[in-house]
Amino acid sequence: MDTADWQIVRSTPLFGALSRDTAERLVEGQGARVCDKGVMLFEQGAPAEFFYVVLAGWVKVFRVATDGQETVVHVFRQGETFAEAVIFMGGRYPVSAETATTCRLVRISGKRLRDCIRDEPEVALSMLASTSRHLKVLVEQIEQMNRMSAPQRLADFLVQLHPRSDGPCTIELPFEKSLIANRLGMKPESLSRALAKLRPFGVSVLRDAVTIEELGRLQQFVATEVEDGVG
Amino acid sequence: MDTADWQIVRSTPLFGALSRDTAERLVEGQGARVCDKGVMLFEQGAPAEFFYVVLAGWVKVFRVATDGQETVVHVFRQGETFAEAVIFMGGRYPVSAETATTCRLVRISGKRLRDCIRDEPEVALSMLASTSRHLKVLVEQIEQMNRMSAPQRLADFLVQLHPRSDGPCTIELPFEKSLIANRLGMKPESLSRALAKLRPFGVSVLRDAVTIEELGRLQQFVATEVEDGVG
DNA sequence: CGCGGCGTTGATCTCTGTCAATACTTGTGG
DNA sequence: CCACAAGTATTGACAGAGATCAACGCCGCG
Repeated sequence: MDTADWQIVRSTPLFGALSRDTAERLVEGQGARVCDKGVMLFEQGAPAEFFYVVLAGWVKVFRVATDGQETVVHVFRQGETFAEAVIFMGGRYPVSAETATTCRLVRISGKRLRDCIRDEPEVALSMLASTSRHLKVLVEQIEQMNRMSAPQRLADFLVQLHPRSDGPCTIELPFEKSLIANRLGMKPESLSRALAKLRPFGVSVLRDAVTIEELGRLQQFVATEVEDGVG
Repeated sequence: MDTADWQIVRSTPLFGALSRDTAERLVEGQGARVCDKGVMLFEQGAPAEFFYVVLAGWVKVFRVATDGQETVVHVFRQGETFAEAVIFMGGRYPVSAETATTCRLVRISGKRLRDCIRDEPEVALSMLASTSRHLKVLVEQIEQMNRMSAPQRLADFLVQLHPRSDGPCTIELPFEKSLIANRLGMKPESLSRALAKLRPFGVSVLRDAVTIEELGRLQQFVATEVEDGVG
């Protein structure tokens, strides 16, 4: 784990608020691992032993129904931790996790986390902050699925991908469209059509490159009530 | 707060694992409050000062969009705590909470909770367990909304309401149908129709009383793949 | 060159939301 | 005790969004 990696770790809500010593103790001896795309990190129902920090790449976290149908709950990116809360639940992962792209990850054992908390209660506070954030994300996701149409959810997703808030930009889609579709609660066919519906709002697509003429216009579309049609 | 109340408090994941002393210290001096139906406990965006334990009744927790549209995230019941994780987030409630029925509640200040954690780190572990549980509930909710049809979600809701797992039963709907509808991510009209579609599966409704001929049959319907029609 | 995975497009169907009209409940005041 | 009003639930007709099924195009790879 080099300096850049370490900086990413320190940028997470979990590690950011900890003292340097404590943070170092948590990741001590855990080298960064590089995973190919499509590697299962853990499976729903398996004993929850580890949690993860994403240094690079994207990790999809999803639930599998009895009939095999997958529901993507979230796709984690650089600077995010995941599965850390699970360590304190029932001992089993309630979701599965798989790398959606080639990834650079740090894996930390739950035992070490628990030990750390016992020795330094401040760690628990960081954990709580981090977990609360995840809660909020999920709540927002539920709201989004209820209120917004497929094109709106897609537009929101695109806007979120880009740090800047207005002007034109070109975005490289970070992972497969079918995964984006699932993450947004729709089928791949609907994603295609949603992209088409965004064309009038200055969005054009070529392969994985999405060009947005004016981010502000897209944001406005996201905020649009259902009142007026999409065209 | 009488003995029965205290037992309910101790039945929550948050208080259950704590020592008697610590648990008592947390709720010390906080009498049970009785609220009418329709009382706002806190509003989205307000500074997060308190969290709650439900001793009796039901509390709806929801998000309000800029256009006023409400999305019910969860409806909490006896023996559940809510908003405890929020205390550690950004200082503001990300959701609103309102009593859905007449309620008996305990309100506990975040400051006291933080003090307790500082003095007794074990509290943090209970908090994490409790928060993780909430996370899991939300994840399951997202999955449910993606995978299941309106009638299936309703059937699942009914089954969850009843402790027993099979045989016949009659359930009193715990709160308004319009709230159930929102909680299940549908409109009241759809709820009516969903109830009608469950009739062939041995479900009949009179006022607020839902009679189920055979719980097992309903559960089976919930698990049913989309393959065969609803009839 | 042909194969396989992924994405797009088109036709169709189903479910749910919307709008509107009608019951049913409850509470109020005469 | 009844009449009326307000809130809540049901029902019907209709429209639109998204799912499904199927066909095709695109691209990378052996």
